[in-house]
Amino acid sequence: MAQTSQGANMPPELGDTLSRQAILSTALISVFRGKFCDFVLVNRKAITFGKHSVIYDVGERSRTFFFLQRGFVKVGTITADGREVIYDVRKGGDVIGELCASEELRPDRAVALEETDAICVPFEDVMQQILKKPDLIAVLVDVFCRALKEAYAQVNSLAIDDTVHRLIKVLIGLAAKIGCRSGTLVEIPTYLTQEEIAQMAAARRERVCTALNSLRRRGMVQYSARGHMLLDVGALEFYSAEATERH
Amino acid sequence: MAQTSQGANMPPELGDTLSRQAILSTALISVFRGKFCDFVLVNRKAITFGKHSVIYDVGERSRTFFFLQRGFVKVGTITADGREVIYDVRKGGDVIGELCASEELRPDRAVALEETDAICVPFEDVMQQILKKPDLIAVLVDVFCRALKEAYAQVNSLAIDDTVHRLIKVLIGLAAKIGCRSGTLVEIPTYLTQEEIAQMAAARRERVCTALNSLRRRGMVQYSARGHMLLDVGALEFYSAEATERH
DNA sequence: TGACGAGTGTTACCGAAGTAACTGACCGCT
DNA sequence: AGCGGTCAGTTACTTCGGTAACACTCGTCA
Repeated sequence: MAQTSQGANMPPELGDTLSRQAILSTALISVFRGKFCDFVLVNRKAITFGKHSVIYDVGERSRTFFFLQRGFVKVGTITADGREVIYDVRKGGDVIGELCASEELRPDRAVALEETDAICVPFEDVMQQILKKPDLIAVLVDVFCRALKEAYAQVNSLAIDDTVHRLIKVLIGLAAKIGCRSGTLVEIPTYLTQEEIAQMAAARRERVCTALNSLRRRGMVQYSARGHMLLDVGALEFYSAEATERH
Repeated sequence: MAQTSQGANMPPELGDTLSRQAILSTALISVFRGKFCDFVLVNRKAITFGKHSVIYDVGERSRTFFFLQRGFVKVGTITADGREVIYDVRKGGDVIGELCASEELRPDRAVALEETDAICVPFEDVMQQILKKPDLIAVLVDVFCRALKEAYAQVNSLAIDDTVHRLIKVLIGLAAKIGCRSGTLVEIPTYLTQEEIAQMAAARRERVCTALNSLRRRGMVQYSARGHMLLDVGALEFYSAEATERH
């Protein structure tokens, strides 16, 4: 049992928790969009970044935020030995580049996963707008606070989960952040290579490949006609929680 | 060579990088202390927390920041399966509890490593003070931004380093954050069990024990009369960088 | 004083995951 | 049609690190 692709046979609280998170996050984004669009973003022109183009890179000095209008972006870094690590995936309505607030050199980089429109705003301008409209502070603090909470969740996962569970958390996170409903399933509306998924789960591509296929056999992961992933989030959450209880 | 406890035989840029970071961090803390002390903290009384007492815990609803006046605190969490993970160690002059800014339930917890004085300020009060004195925004943003940057550094380390290198990064981080100079070495002015160090490095205590002793044999780690660790930060940084270049 | 608890130090064993080295599918190009 | 590039899928080998089970050193407190 619990191997079907229906989300119906999992503890209801779990599904609730995640959907609430997703709804909150969406709510935040619209507040953000409304508020920042009206004040910071008026009269600024969006730049279009082609698929795979680097929006900003490790070591750059430009202190600018990018307000994504459309598209999907991976945020991560390249380590000293040339390996790529992905922290997060963001979409239209989110901000990227916020780490420039206290660094002179960017420690991170962002790459467009699809064609993406972004409005580029110098950090000083963001701060000035906030001084004029101080209720924007809450929004900015919230952006940082959420990112921090999620980064700590990643640390937890890396510290205690095995590859399969890390992968499942990555998939659940993708569903919550950029997924869109497609019947009873959630579709990830951009194509991610196994290599990229492996960089999010901090594992070898080969392991991710094997794990992904094992989840496919259980019906928790499928591929749409366009080659996008379709996730049974309920089943994934159930699997994730269930196996945490083994000891 | 490079096995001695002198920091003199390592590339100078490395030492510079870290010292600059540490100085910046100290500078920030004093700004922070100055500014927040004057406005947010006037007329509030510090609470004293005894060694090992829990300042706040996972799941609590109180939305309060704690401004540490004196002492040392570990910030981390307890995972679903009861294991402890430590994100950070902070000291007098730092804030803790900042994650309550966008969560109704605390995802983290803080425990005093030594007797610690902290001023407890409701999040709303913090925000109100900031509305009155908007140049405090920069300080708050900086607090979050640094925490976020460090959390991502931990993700990197977990994703690419082996146990020994993670341990070394933990030690270097401790030296920068709470260390005080003791001759050519840096002393960690509180006692940390191997178990706690293991929770910071996301490794088993046994591994940390072995690794620590191997570093001791090379003179990079010693113990003071009071049982506190003494670190040769230069040598640790050299070791860390050197072995990253192996391929 | 001796018994207990907390913490350190060490080792043999085993499993999870990284490494390397493939094959094969599916493009787009010329 | 043939070629090269990118990505998915699989497997044998090896290594790193978790597990378990110890011995040893303190300090304290009954």
